[in-house]
Amino acid sequence: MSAISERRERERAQRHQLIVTAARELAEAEGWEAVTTRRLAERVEYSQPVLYSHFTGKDDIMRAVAIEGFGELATRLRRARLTDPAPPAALHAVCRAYLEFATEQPALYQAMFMLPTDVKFAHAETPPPLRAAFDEFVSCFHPDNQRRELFAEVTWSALHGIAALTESGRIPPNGQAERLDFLVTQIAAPPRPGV
Amino acid sequence: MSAISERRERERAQRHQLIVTAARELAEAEGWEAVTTRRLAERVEYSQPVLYSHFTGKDDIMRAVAIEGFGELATRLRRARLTDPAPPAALHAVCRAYLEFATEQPALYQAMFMLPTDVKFAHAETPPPLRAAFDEFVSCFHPDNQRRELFAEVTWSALHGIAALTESGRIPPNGQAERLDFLVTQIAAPPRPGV
DNA sequence: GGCCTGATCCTAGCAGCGCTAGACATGCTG
DNA sequence: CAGCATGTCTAGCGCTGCTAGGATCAGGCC
Repeated sequence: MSAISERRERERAQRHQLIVTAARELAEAEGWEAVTTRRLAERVEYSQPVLYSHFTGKDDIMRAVAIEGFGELATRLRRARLTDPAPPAALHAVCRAYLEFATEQPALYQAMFMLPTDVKFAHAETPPPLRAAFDEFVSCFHPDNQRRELFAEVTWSALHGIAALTESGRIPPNGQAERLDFLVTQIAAPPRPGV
Repeated sequence: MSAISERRERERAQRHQLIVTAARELAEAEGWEAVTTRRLAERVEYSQPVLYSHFTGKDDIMRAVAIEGFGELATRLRRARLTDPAPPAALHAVCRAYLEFATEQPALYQAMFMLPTDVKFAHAETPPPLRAAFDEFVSCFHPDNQRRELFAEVTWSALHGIAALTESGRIPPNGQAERLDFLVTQIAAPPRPGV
């Protein structure tokens, strides 16, 4: 491997990242429907076919954006959990951080959790950052809780429901705090028969 | 209004419904990305522009499908609730019915709750069937519960999260019953501080 | 030093998309 | 029966994701 091909490989990696970043910024600014291969190519100052020498297609670019997001989400959730590590407070903090992430970067959130994807969830090929993000929810429950994976799954699902319905305008953005409080309180409540 | 124009209006209404039904069937069979105006026109045995004499565009057709779905969902939820009207059982039955609806007719569910839409939720212009469907969740909680609207909203959000993540392959389809049981148990639990 | 080879990039184009303008045929009305 | 209105179609616009083929340029070898 000569120095020349090393340089080329480095430049190639830079351009790869340039494309991902441009796609993400464009999506965040104008929505994913505005991210066309032509506009994206213009933005990175290359012709359209160059995109296809880095990615198999538009889906592949969106997948790269999503995977980048998984990493960022994992670190944000971890930071939130460690800020107040006692179980009930930790759960609340992680859930709030999740909703904030979804609200602040709606297009990124869409790529990760709403748009069709080939990324494997809960699978051997699951990207490690995604698994790490999920584990932050699991860690909010006592280690001797036999069903903590189930708890985490339902908690995540409920948060996703709130985030998705809010983002698409199906529930009003006001009152997120009340929904969050209610959800966390009920999820953390000791199960027993009641009304 | 002559008998002739009455007949024409009747035929027009039939064709309107024919288009909606064809769109729905095609979406259910091959997914919404396969529902193009050309294929839809071919299926109803008319040319493409005819669609635009009934609807303003593809979005409008999808909206018509969604509104049709809201009516069906409302009746299914109502039937489920009345089967076992005691609050905890009713909530469980309604939630199960919701998830079944989403699973059995994924494309319809997508049009209603996942794809971009102009339909107003929680608003003066909300279609009555949609409001009726939401009210079925509200009715699962005691009338003297001051926060039953909030309860219903979070319940619905959580169910939507489960349905959406399942449909897009982000959580495995196995274990829906456990998730449902856990969710309903926690939502119905009397709130109190705990872990 | 000069040619060859291989990688890199661009122009141009394909099939399909949502949507629409304008021509044409049909059938009711005065 | 003439004229009008309604309804329907063919053809086409500008856009999409994607790709084939040629031009250009740099590196390696004799």
